[in-house]
Amino acid sequence: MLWKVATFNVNGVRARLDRLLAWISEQHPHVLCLQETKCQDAVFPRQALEALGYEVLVKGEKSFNGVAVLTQETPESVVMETGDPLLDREARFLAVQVQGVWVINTYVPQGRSPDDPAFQYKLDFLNQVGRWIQERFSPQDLLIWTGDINVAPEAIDVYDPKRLEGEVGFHPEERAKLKEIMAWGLVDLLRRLHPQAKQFTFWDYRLPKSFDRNLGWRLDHMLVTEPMAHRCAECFVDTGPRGQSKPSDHTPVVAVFDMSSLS
Amino acid sequence: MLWKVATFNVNGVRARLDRLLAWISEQHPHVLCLQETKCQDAVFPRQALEALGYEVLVKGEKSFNGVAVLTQETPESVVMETGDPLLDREARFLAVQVQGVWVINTYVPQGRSPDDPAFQYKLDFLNQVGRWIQERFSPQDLLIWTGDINVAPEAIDVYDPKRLEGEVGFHPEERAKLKEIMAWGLVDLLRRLHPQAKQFTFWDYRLPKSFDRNLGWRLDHMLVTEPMAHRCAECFVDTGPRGQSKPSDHTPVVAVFDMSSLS
DNA sequence: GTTACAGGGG
DNA sequence: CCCCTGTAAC
Repeated sequence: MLWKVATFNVNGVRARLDRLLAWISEQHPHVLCLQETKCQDAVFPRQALEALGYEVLVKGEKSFNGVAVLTQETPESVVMETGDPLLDREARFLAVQVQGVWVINTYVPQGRSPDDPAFQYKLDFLNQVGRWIQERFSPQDLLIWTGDINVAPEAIDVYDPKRLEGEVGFHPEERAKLKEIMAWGLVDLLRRLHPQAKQFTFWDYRLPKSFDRNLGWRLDHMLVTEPMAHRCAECFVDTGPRGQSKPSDHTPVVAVFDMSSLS
Repeated sequence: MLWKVATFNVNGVRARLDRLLAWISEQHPHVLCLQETKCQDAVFPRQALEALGYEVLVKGEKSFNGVAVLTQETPESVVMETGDPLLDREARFLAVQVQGVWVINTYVPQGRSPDDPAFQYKLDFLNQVGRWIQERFSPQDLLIWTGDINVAPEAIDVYDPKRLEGEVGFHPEERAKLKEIMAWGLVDLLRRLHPQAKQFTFWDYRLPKSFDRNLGWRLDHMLVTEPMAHRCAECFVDTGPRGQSKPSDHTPVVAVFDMSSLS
């Protein structure tokens, strides 16, 4: 059975609903993780997504952040609150177990600037996501940590590594922290499958023509345990949505797993 | 020569530009009077309209009101300021002489409520428009007073005259004032041509499904001298724009004149 | 640039 | 309901 999981930072789910629905109708992921829904649960466009055959799990707040997980199959488990005050402080973390696989959807704090308290919050948040995973799972479990991780792991993952070195999203402390967490047993799926590909997932609105000039960052990831990596049939960035009118500044990452294959 | 004049309260020319351009491309009026452009002259989308072959005359202010006149032919005369402080106080009055015809474009104050000072301002504004016309022209001149006049002249011009009697836009003082001004020699062109037609030009956003249920008002007019009325080939409300997505709350009124016919 | 919000206005 | 003006955040 081929099983498709995707992540998409929509930058406002209400403002982007028509393009989100169109994209879902193209790709029909079994599981779709959304970030930056930017609305309270009461005004989340739940119905429109349910009409496409999804169960809709939302964790929103007013104006900022907000994550959601859409699943074609009913999850076996749902984690709305981790119990960790840092992870639960804003609407940035939502985990489900579906079809036997744990899917952890995060919207990692952007960090503002390396000298801002928000940067330490980002490092702490990453650290606590790592701890949360490592305390509950083993690297042999079927697990995907996905979402807007807001860290470009390597020089190849930003449009100008020399110029951007040290900026939020490409700061050595973030990269080290991410690497440290992944050393436990998480594979950067896109990079594993496409070792040399410049595949960005984010292009800043504020940089003129950033998408046309491909001045992007790879900030959205599929970080998976080896058993999931072995089952992966493909992993790709779909740049389609970013090229359309009034796009999100991010574009989706999609992974397809063959869940009938041997581990 | 058939000569088409139109009026359209666009409710924000920048927010409505694509639909405005589409409508112009359908109707190609020789003269188009706009109201509620809601922007300063520096940010008025002049180029897009010039690209359609129009000379663009704007009188805007920040955020509110704002009138413009687009002409295919260069006007012989332009009146940007009347010299009357009441008429010039906000961006509500713009007059041009084009193809020998005087076209006076007004966005008459809405009036807020009959007990609000804005209501007296509305009555005074109407009065001064009348005075301005009568001091400069004779009923034998070629003249059109058009725009969002914000008065429904008769019971047939509102969706529920009993319920709306006395409300702004259908208050006896406004109707009397408009009638008094028109008695000088102005013809309500749409009513002259279609004596029984319920032809609304405005449907309130705030009233649920007002357009679908046709709960409208006729507030936008073509008030013309007899020589122009004699030359009129047709006059109609184009409800098309109001039915499209993200419409203005008003829809255009169009008049076609045969300027080669005898008076 | 683009979203969200609040407040004024119709 | 929809526009505009601001502000804040990314």
